[in-house]
Parts: sequence; C-alpha cells; structure tokens
Amino acid sequence: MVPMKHHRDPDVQLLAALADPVRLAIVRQLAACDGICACDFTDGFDVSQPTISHHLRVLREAGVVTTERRGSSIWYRLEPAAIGRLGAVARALLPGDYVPVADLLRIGVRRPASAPTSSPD
Amino acid sequence: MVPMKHHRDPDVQLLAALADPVRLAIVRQLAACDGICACDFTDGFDVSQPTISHHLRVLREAGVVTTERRGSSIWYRLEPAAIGRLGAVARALLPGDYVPVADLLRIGVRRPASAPTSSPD
DNA sequence: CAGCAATATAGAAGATTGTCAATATCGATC
DNA sequence: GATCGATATTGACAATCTTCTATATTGCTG
Repeated sequence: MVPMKHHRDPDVQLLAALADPVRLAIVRQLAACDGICACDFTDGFDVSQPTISHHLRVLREAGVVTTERRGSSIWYRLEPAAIGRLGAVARALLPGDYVPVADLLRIGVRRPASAPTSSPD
Repeated sequence: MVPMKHHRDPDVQLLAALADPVRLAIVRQLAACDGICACDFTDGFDVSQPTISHHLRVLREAGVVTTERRGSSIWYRLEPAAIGRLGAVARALLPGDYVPVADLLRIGVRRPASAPTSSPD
C-alpha cells in the first residue's frame, strides 16, 4: 500500500525521491518547462504507464512536484521550494558553515592530532 | 558482494549515497569538522560497526568522502567536490536555468496551452 | 448513457538495500 | 611473534523498492 517509506527526516525523503534515474529524469524535464502532461512521460520513457504514475506519486508525496487537473489530463510542475530545500542541504554541507556543536559533543567527535583548527571557537 | 548498485548517472549515485538517514547524519558530522575517526561513528550511532563501515564504503564509492590512514585508525573527510556537485544538481533544477532542448525534443515534451512564459529568453 | 482516452490503484514478482553476527585484515604494542 | 584495538569483509536475512499486468477511476464526447 505505502508506495515509499516515509522517512522522519524530510531531507532524506527529498534526496530519496530524487535518487532514482527515472525520477531524476522526470524532474529534469520538469525543470526545463513550466508544466508537463503526464502522458509525455509515459511516451518518453521505456517504462510502463503505471510505473510512471508511481514515480510521479513518490515525487508528489516528497513535495517535489505539484499537480493540476487540466481537462482529462493532469499537468505536473516542479515545486520551487523543493529545489530550494535541496540547495539548502548542499549549502549546509559546505565547509565553514554553521557547526552544530551540541551534536558534535553528543557523538563524541575527536579532532585529528594535526587538525589545523580552521574553525574558530 | 557489490554493496550498492552502481548507477550509470553519477548524480543518481550521489543522491542515493545521501538518501539514507545514517549516511546523511555521517555526512553532516563530517561537514562540521575537518576529519572524523571511524570509531566516532561506531560510538555515535545505534547501528553496528559493520553497518557503519558499510555506509562509509557507500559514501566513499560515491565520491562523497575520502579516507586517510592515521595509525591504527582511519580518518574520513568530506570531499568538497561532491558537495559542489550536489549544489550543481540543485542549481540545474532551478527555473530559468540551461534548457537541454535536445532532450526535450527527444521525449516529445508539450507545453501547456496557458504557459505564462515566465522565463526570459 | 456508452465508449474512449488519460491517469491512478491493487497485487505480485524480482531486485536492491540495510542490518547483523561472525570472521578476516591491518597496525601498534608488549 | 603474540596479542589487542580498529576497521573491513563475508554471508545471511528481512525490509523496501522498482516494475509489471490487470483493473478501477475520472473526464470528455458522440
């Protein structure tokens, strides 16, 4: 029934939604235009229509895409906030970013003996 | 034997490497300091030592981390290029970015009838 | 209303993944 | 060299994921 495991961490869910070749291709197509009819995906990939529908559902439940009924077809659009969140995940991993000291202490991180102490305390 | 499916698309492999709660937590710890001994992860998470070793291997094979032997322990560091690639994936999905027209034509993307043509040409 | 086109859902099969216990490897130390 | 600590590998199992076929739902149209 449940099409995909719902992670507690929404960032993990976002990354997992994108970590599939078909879904990433879908998202990249969506990024290139304002909206795409689901039928275009069915025609453009070599997987079956239910499989496309399943992947679109995963993307929708992860907040990556939004849907809009237009006549008998359904248009999918990329949710800009999701891309913003992905960028935020990347930025948070850049060196010199905010350091969660409490988390570091909690897992008992040790510094390398020759650590150049690049981060100011 | 193979610990993880090797995707043809390195971006998918990168996203898949990060799309796990344990691995994302590991990477976030690594982002907060210069290098971390593998034993700290073994102590800090409630999964077994082989499981941590497995996750570290997935991250290494995806190019997310690098290793350095230091005495009897092994230090893991975040690979900045991997974070850069993640940011590039996010940027490529932003509206108004580079549009792979050839790919669009290949899958036969149709535009919505009322597309507001928000992107400047 | 019947029929058709487009999309979603149900259920099942096969592949992949995450996890562990047991064991092996590697470096340091006695 | 024997032993110990740290890390990796092996082999197995359960859970999850991807995909399919078959079927249901929804909206349009004759």
